[in-house]
Amino acid sequence: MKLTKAEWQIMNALWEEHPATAREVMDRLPTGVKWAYTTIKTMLTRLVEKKAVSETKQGNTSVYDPLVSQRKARISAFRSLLDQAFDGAMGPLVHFLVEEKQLTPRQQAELIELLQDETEGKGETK
Amino acid sequence: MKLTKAEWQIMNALWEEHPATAREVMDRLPTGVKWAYTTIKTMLTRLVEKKAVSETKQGNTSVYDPLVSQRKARISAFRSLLDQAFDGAMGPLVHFLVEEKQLTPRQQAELIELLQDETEGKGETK
DNA sequence: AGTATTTTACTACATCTGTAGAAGGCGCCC
DNA sequence: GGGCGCCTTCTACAGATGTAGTAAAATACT
Repeated sequence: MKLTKAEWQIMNALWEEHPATAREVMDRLPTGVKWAYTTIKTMLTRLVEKKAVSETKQGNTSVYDPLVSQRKARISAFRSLLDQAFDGAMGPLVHFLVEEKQLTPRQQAELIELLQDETEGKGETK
Repeated sequence: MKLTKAEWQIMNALWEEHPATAREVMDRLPTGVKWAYTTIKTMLTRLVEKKAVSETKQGNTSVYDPLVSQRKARISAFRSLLDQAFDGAMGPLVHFLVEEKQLTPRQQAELIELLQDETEGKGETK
């Protein structure tokens, strides 16, 4: 389930709260994204065709729901990046993350904390 | 510098060893990718237009060199993924990595260690 | 009811992507 | 000096993407 950049915007708005109408989606787009109402409709229609969201009529108006979970979409996007840009392996990515400290010290600290929290309880290290 | 999937294939081959001719690139594509020679040429031409690679004539034949480093390309791709799919923040990504067990415990430990090393040296030149 | 507003279904259209075929030029072989 | 194989430049073309405009139908407002 490959989503394009624009589709991610829409999906992000949908995941945030759903079901939602086209107008609601529109209102929840990141400030800065200024699409015509019909553009949103077009996107939603295409997403429906792709089976990424469902459309249900509520009287005359359509309400949409994600059919693809954010989790699945993330996994898919992540895998693509890995395959395309990091030889399909975690190793190079981890290396990259650290080497290219794209992270502020603050982010690094946060990351460490998160990792430690997550690892905790995750059970016996082999 | 946004690269498409197909372009990544070409660039990966080029980064592997360069300068290289179109035919060399072709030979170094992942087994399974079976493009016509002219397809590769077209890609390379487009990459030249995009200023992602340079083209130099060697007699009648063109030899290509990356103008964009793999590092830069990776940073860009990584940032895009982050922005699109992870709210632009490392937090959600790390959470995802751990949750989805995309990281082996070993890699988690590694990441923590590397991050700690980085953080320690941050104020002082180590 | 008559008007204003919203929503929908269609259509449009320029770019970008993936994939390549055609035709012409150059060096080498016999 | 005609062919063979390789390289080049041009052109093509369908499908995906980004971004909307129009017109007509449904709903709401006064």
